[in-house]
Amino acid sequence: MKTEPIKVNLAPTLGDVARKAGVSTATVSRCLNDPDRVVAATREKVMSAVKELEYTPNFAARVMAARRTFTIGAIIPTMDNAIFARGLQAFQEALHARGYTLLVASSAYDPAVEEEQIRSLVSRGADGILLIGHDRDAPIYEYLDRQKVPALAAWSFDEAGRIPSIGFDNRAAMAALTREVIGLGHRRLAMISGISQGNDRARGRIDGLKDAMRQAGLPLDSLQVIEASYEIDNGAKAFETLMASADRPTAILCGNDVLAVGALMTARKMGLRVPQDVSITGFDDIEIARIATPALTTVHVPHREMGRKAADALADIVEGKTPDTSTSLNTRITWRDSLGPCP
Amino acid sequence: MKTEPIKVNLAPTLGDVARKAGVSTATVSRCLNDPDRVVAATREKVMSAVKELEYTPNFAARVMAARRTFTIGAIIPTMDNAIFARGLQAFQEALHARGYTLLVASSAYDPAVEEEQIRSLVSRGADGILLIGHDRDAPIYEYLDRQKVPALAAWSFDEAGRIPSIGFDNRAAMAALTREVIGLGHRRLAMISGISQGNDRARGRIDGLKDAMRQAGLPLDSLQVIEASYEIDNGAKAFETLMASADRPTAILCGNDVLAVGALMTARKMGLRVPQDVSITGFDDIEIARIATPALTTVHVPHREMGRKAADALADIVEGKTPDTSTSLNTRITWRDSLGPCP
DNA sequence: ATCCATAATGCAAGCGTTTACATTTTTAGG
DNA sequence: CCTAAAAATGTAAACGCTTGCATTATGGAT
Repeated sequence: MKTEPIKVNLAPTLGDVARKAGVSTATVSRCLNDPDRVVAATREKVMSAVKELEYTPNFAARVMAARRTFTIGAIIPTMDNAIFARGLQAFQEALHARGYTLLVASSAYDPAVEEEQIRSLVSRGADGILLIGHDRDAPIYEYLDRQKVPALAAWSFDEAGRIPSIGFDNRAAMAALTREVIGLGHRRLAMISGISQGNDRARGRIDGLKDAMRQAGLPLDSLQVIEASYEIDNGAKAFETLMASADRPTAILCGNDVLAVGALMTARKMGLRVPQDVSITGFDDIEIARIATPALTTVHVPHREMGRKAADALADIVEGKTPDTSTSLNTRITWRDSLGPCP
Repeated sequence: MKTEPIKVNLAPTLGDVARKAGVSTATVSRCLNDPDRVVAATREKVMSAVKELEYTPNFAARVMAARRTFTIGAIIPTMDNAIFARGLQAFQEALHARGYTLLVASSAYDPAVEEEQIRSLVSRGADGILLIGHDRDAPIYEYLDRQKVPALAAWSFDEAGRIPSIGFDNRAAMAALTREVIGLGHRRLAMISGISQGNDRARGRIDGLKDAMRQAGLPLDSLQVIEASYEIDNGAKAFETLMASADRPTAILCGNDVLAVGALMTARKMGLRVPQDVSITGFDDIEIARIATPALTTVHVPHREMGRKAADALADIVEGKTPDTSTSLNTRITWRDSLGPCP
């Protein structure tokens, strides 16, 4: 007589459920994954066994057998910036609605870390990966290709990119804002940009500014662009530097709202009135833009919509539903109080 | 003669590496997981095979065999609130340093969703789970117990809780702030609180306010507490309501900074000077507190530190290193400009 | 040289699912 | 009722890795 080994204290398995319900493991599996394939009476027996044992399927085992994880990975620079937090929140909600789970990692704007995270996500069997922007070394894309893991770039739109993208045209958006600034009579512009190295979005915004200036016939050689990582205090410092220069700019365009708020706060501290003495603009239109005093004129980016659409697009790609096409979202200028006519 | 089945286009496996390096799969596995157990010459052969094939271990298979995932799950109400985003960022960094990956889910403050997420994380084999606060039904804790998945509660400190926690005493912190407010001569207080239902932190803050009032001999019956979910506009609306009441409060304590900022903005819109006409305080000390005008007097909570410590504590528990003990962090009042003497 | 302790490696049994394929049961047409 | 087709269920082979145990190689000590 064979004796069953005594199991103690271990999570119940498919086999346990099967035994309790008096069916085979295959039937239990089908009950869980494709209930229609099993007759109602059996299904009920099985389901009550599941309930009774409080059975939870073992995810790893399921992945191994089914070779699908229903997991999507996302690697963002940092959750600290509201734009990513917000977009990601929408991304995860939309993903959840489609039955996927989100695996998040952050790279701290470091390409090496990002690469490591990508490998980790692949090894965890992510069905697809969301990346921010297009700026990364070719071998990474080749790796993704070989591993057959589809990726989508967000927060940036580039039809010529290695992977499909969903986002907006940073360059055009900044150019549009700059044209407004110039239209208000400003001639001496300056920019406080994010670090452009390895960041196509930051670069696009700088280029957009230059495009508009060129188009308006303004000289670029005296244009000051200070690059600083996205922190309020860096925006503050950059603003001071700019204001200390020989011929002060009358309008300062910032690479994002965080930098702009830093500039705004310093302006007040220096006794400069915004926009009477200097105009300051932001980019992103996150909450702090309307909180700041004066409220920030900025470029509105539909973060939530982007997150949502990114989720659908990536899920579609994973499920083989769409040709990998890029989509571009519209931005618009949110007019508030920090931009005024040239003094 | 046996012919090997032809593999095409599939990710390389341990076996492939083993064959290429001319060793057994066991050796390859050891090379990867415990390099010291294999002699240098062999290790090099193996490693170069790994490199050449661009081998990435299959995570699911590893989990199945090793019965450890090195994954920690976290379920937060929302990433939209900076306090969670920030704490989580620190949490994930610290986790990464210890070799764990973070799996995030958000519950949108909905207990049912949270429960579902917990089950999902367990099924994915999370080695441990980070939860926010203590407020949830007993069966969930029992489930976690049975599944032997350790959990840690953050953002809230309660030694009597079902699971160990790391956080701060919301009640005491709010009481301390309230005492300061009362010390400035305010007698008619009001509170704009988060939704207290299912949220021990929000409740703690309300209780703290009451504690301090009672202690100062102020009557509680006329105290107005408006509950609203954590959004700027809700803070704004609640403020209006409060100001429309018969005897206006002179100080409004808010359940968090977001609500407070909403109040602040409305105050300005209504032509009320803060703090000359009304005082307003926040809680959390997130970035918007210093951005707002006037800058917000608020309770500073060490979010990053909490995230970091939570990671270490949870990893320790998972690795069986510590008795599951709760730890309490200190908060302090950050004095800025929105709180002044009673008019 | 020989022997033995020890280090290095190999063998093979799982881990808990899914899913072709085989088998049994049900259903419906005659 | 019988029979064939269809539906339901069962059987067992993967999936790719780790790890206890067995086997082989290494290097002193004698």
